[in-house]
Amino acid sequence: MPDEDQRPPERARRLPRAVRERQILDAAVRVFSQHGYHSASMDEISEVAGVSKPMIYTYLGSKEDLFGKSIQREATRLLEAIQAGVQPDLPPDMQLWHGLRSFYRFVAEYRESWTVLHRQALTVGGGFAAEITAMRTRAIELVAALVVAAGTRKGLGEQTEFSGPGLAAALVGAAESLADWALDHPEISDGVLASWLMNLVWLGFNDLVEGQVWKPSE
Amino acid sequence: MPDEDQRPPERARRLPRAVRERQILDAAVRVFSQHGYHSASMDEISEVAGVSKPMIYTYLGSKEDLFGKSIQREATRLLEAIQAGVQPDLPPDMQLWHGLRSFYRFVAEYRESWTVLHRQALTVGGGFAAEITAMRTRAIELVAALVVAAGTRKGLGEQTEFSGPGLAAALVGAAESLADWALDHPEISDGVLASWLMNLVWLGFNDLVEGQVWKPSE
DNA sequence: CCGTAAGGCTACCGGTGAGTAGGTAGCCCG
DNA sequence: CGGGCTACCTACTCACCGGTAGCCTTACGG
Repeated sequence: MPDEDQRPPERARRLPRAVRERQILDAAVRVFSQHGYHSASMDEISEVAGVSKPMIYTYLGSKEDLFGKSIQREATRLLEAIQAGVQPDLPPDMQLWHGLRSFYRFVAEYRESWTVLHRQALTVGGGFAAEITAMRTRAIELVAALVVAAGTRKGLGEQTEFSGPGLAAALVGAAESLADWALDHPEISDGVLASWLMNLVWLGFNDLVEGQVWKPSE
Repeated sequence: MPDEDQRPPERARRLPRAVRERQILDAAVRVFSQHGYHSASMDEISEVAGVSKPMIYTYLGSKEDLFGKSIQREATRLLEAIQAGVQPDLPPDMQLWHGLRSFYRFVAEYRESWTVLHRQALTVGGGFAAEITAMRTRAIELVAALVVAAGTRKGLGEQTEFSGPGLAAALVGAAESLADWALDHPEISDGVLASWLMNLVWLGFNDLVEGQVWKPSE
C-alpha cells in the first residue's frame, strides 16, 4: 500500500515549544562547534534544526542569546557530569582522580559540547568569554584547594599556598590539552588518561611536598 | 632653512614601504589580538596603523593575507626566541628548562603575539588553523622526543614510547595554561614559572621512570 | 622644470547575513 | 461552525564591512 497521503516536505508537524527549543539548541551547539560563533549563520542553524529562522528568534532570541543559552546548557551538563562522579569526603588525590575520569568520559561522549565550550566560547568578545573564564577559574580554584589541602596534610602549608594556584592552572591546562589530544585517540580509555595525569602531576607534586626538588644542574 | 612651515594634520610623511608594512603589521597584531579575526575590522586596523585602508590592500593584500602574515611573523619570533635559548647538546631536562624559560620570557614581553597565536589563530577556519595546529604539534613532538630520550636513558624505552605523546601533550598544555595564568601575575619571574613546571612534571615523570606509580587507593 | 613613478587618500560598491513583517495552517473550545 | 490562539513559514529590509576605482601629491632624475 503506497503512500496515498502526499506530504511533500514532511513538515508541518506542530511540535510543542519545549521540543523545538531542544532541537534548536542541539543544532546550535553542533553548528557553533563546527564553524565557531562568527562563521556560523542563523540560516544554517535553522536548516540543521529543521525549523525556519523566525522560530529561533521567537523561541530563543538573537544570535548572541542563542549562543549564550547553548553555552549555558553545555556548561551545566559538564559541571553536573563532574559533580556526579566526585565524592567530597575522599582524600584529595582520590577526588582529583574521580573528577578527571568523569571529565574525560564527558569529553568523549559530548565532543561537540566540549569543543564549543573550550574553543569557541572565547572567540566572542563580551560577556560569554568572561563567563567561561569565570567557570574555568572556578575549576582552577577547586583544584588549587585540593592541592593546598594535600600540602597542608603533609605539613607544607605555606609553600603550597604560594605555588598552589599556579600549579592548579598548569594542571587544568594539562587536563584540557590532554582532552584535545584524546579526541584524536579514542582508543585510550578515560581511566588511562586520568592515571597519566595523576602520575605525572601528582607524583611530582608529592615529591615537592616531601622536599625533593628539581634544579638546573651546574 | 625656511622649511619651518605648518603641517596641519601631521600627515603626508611619505614613509618608505618597508616602514609602513611594519606599522600595519604591528597594528594588525594588536587589533587581532584584542578582537579576534572576525570582529577586527580593516577600518580599525588602518586607523591604528595611521594609514588609509587601501594602503593595507596594496601592501599586504586581503584581510586573510594580512592575518596570515601577522601569524607568520609572530610565530617566527616565538620560534626564534625559544631556539635562541636552548642548547641541543645538554641533557633532556636542561633543554626543557631553558626552552620553558625562553618561552615565558617571550610571552611576558610580547603578550599580544602570544594572544594572537594562542587564542585567535584557531578561530579562522581554513589554512591558518591547520598551520598553527601543525606548529603546536611540532612543539609537542619535540617535547615528546625529550621525554622519550629521558626515558630510554634510564632503560624504560617501551613504556615511555606508549605514554610519551600523551604526556607531551599534557605538558605543552600545562605550559600554555600557566602562561595565560602568568599574564595576570607579572610579578612571577620566568625562572619561577619554569621551575614550577619542571618540578611538577619532571619529578613526576622521573618517579614513573623509576617504577613508582600512583594508583587509586582501595 | 618637466616626466614619471611611488606614496597616499576619499568615496564609493556589492555581498552577506542578522533580524522582521506579515501572512497561512492546524487545533481547541464554545 | 467560527473565533481565536499557537505553531510555523516565505520573503523581505537594512547595516556593516571587505574590497576597489580613481585621483591627488611629493620626490627625484635628467
